Amino acid sequence: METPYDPQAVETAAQEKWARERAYEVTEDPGREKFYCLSMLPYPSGAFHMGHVRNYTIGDLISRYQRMCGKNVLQPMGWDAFGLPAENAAIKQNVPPACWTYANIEQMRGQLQRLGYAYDWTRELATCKPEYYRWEQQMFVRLMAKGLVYRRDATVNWDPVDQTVLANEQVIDGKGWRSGAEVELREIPQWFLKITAYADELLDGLDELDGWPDAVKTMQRNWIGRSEGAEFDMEFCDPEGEPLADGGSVTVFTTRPDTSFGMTYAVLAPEHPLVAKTTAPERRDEVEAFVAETRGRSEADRAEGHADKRGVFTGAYLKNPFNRRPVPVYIADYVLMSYGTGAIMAVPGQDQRDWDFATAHGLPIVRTVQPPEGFGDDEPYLGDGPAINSEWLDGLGVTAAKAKAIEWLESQGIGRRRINYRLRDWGVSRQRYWGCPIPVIHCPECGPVPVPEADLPVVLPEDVRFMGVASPIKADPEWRRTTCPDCAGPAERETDTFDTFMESSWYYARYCCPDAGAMLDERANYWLPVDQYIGGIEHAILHLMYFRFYHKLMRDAGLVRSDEPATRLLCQGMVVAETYYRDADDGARHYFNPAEVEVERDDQGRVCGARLAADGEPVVVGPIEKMSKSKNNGVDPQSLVERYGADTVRLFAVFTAPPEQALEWSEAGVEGAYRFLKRLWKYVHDHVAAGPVATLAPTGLSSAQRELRAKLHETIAKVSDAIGRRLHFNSIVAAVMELVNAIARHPDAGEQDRAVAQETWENVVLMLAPITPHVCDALWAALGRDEALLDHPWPVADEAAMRRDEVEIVVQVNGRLRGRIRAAPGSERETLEAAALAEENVARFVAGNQVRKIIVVPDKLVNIVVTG
RNA sequence: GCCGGGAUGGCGGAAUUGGUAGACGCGCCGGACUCAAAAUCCGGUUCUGGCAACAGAGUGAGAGUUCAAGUCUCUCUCCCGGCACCA
Repeated sequence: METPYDPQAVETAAQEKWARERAYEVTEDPGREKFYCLSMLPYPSGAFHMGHVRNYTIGDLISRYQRMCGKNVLQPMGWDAFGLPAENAAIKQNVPPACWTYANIEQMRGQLQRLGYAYDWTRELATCKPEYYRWEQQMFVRLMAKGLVYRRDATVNWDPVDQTVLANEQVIDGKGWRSGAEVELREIPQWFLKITAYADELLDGLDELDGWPDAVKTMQRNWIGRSEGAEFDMEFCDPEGEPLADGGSVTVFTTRPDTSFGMTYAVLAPEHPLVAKTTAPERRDEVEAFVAETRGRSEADRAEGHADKRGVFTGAYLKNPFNRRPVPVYIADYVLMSYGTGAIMAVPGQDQRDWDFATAHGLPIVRTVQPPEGFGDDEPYLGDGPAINSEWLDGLGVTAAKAKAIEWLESQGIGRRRINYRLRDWGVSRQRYWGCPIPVIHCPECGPVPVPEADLPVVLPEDVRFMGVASPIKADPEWRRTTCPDCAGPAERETDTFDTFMESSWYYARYCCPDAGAMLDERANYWLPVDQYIGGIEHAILHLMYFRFYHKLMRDAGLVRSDEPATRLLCQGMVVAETYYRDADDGARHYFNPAEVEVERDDQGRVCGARLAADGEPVVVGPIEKMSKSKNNGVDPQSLVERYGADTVRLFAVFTAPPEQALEWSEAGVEGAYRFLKRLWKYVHDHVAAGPVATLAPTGLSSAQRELRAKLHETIAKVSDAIGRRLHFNSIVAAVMELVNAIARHPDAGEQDRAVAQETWENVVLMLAPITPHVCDALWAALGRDEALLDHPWPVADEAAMRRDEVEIVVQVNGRLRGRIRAAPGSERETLEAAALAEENVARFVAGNQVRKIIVVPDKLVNIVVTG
């Protein structure tokens, strides 16, 4: 009587063994090829969810596979521990953010360990610990010294009732999340990292990242938004074009210098510093009113109704240097101070926005590129064509005209070639408490001064009480008070903290040397770059851009030698589930968890309704959506692990969908995975129970035995490719299931039958080991193998075993499948043609027709082309 | 609007280089076991016609290239994601 599959017992035993053997602790070994496999570190929210399971199972299976391939594999785990939710929880539950965070870490670590991930826990880090963030502070003061950090005013959300700055997530429909007060925009000084200094390198580096998804690279390219053009100066003048006594000039940026002769007006951003100076006295009231109104609106808000091009005339004029004519100067909110020079020349004939504005404000339109025949008069022409109305540019195409215009600007000394980026510098100041303190001291005499390296870290006090919403360190004069490192006079600490993206920008490097007495040491160069990074697509832009940027900062600080932090990136899809709800009479919608609902099907198996298990009454079947609290369609992995075991949950997460696609939750799917493991367990134990196994004699096998061996080795080839190259993990499982189905139908009685079965079961276990490591560990031992499964070499397909006595060849007539024949592999073309024509059904379709041509694909297919 | 990715049975998906469409799983149908249910096992399951052999249709729509198209080309529809007044 065999033991039934008991996942809890199997998994406990395996995990205890791994812990005892310290099976996942690694050190640098220059003699071995390394593999650094990294999953994005979680925020310790306390809620371990299916998205985590999916992410970490993918990372774990890649790690385990690479280890079986003989690599020295590093797979670490840690906690992105700073952040706003801890503060929100602190305010609600009156517990310090640090306590809440550490308690969550404890809980989530236990849940991760229960899933059996092969992490080297000795390298675990939490980003909220001073021994971690002190290096980030050191890097910041060094960047200050290098001129890569600066301070300027930036807009924040201000809650006038709570008297505090709110994060974007705390603003709901323009109102403060707690006070409900209308949020105001305020300008306060904040710190910036000059990511724009690396814009070109960040852009060009994408071309080398062959292992990154195109979607991510495209998003980053668009985000960097490099555009080439020119900037040039224009003099203020009077309405006749005569110079002004104290005129001055303004610089504009354009990507179309070739169209400059078509400039019919110019526009300054409302915040442009020259607006006040150059506005004509009689226009002042109107201009000031417009500026004031614009100031109260965010950039997003301004973009909202961009169809109506709002703006006013300033009464000033600028002289177009190309044709020496004056053009009126407007201010309009479609021109942004934060891009280019905050001033543009407007060429409505060749630009949609300028066209819209000119049309709305009755300004003239001059075309400078000849549109093709039939092009309407009611829109700007953006395409290529010969220049017109442009004096010495006439007749040139766009590219040539651009080059000539820039050459001319340079020869006149009034303009130059210029590249602009949409990418903005990275604002790293947050007016929150639970973050890394920005290591700066504000001295009334010396201004902002970096904290000397010897005084680092600036430690964030963890034992705090929240009085209202404001940051406890902002509220505490004692913490702020200090002396100026330069003049020794009284001074105050910066009370802003870093954006939490700062911590997640370098954690991957710290894992390599978690105890280093510097930010990093030489061990980082052994492990880096990361060979496989796995995480959600939602990080495609921000995190993955900052992470690349920071790596370059560390490289330029001499800490790492590579140019990019990660060579391969896999973005896994969301975990989604069906939603179920009822609408109450008052319109409120109440969602029910999938676990509380019973789905009804018609006799075809189609879902036709659902009822709440508790009351038997129907509920509405809603759309399939990302698992979330608000839709109550989340499933707790912990309860699944308790019911089915970690291997089942891991198998489900890998099998149900390819990694980059959405994974649809299904209880039945989990049961299917569980059923498979139970069958596997039973098959292997039945095989073992049948007694000793003879040595395999590959040359003396029956054709059925050879057939099964061929299937096995084909599966090994397929699975190796799917796991190592294509990352199609769901196909691995399908292929192994197919093999298991084949061997289950195979007799397990004769000596060589049992030898083939033994070989097959051992390889099934090896191939599934990365995905379901616990059950495989037990089955490996049951099969009589006493060496460690973890380090057993990944199986290699045996070419000789794959050779079959006979192959099935498909016969088509005019491309339509009409029959099948069997032949020895490598059969001659003539043999196959004859056999194909002799096949009964094929002959029916060929009869009475003339054979024109016969296509033969060796060992696969014969296509007979006939006419008649 | 621009950029990127998709669309295959009742459902999730497979088909790697243009060569048997629907592997594998779920669901459903039928059967075995059972007093019964659950679990388990066996068989069937793209649609249409046919007892069957088999035939016809079929990978969002339409055209094209090819002996052969889910796969390549063009046009279109819809869906998902990102960006969105960036001069």
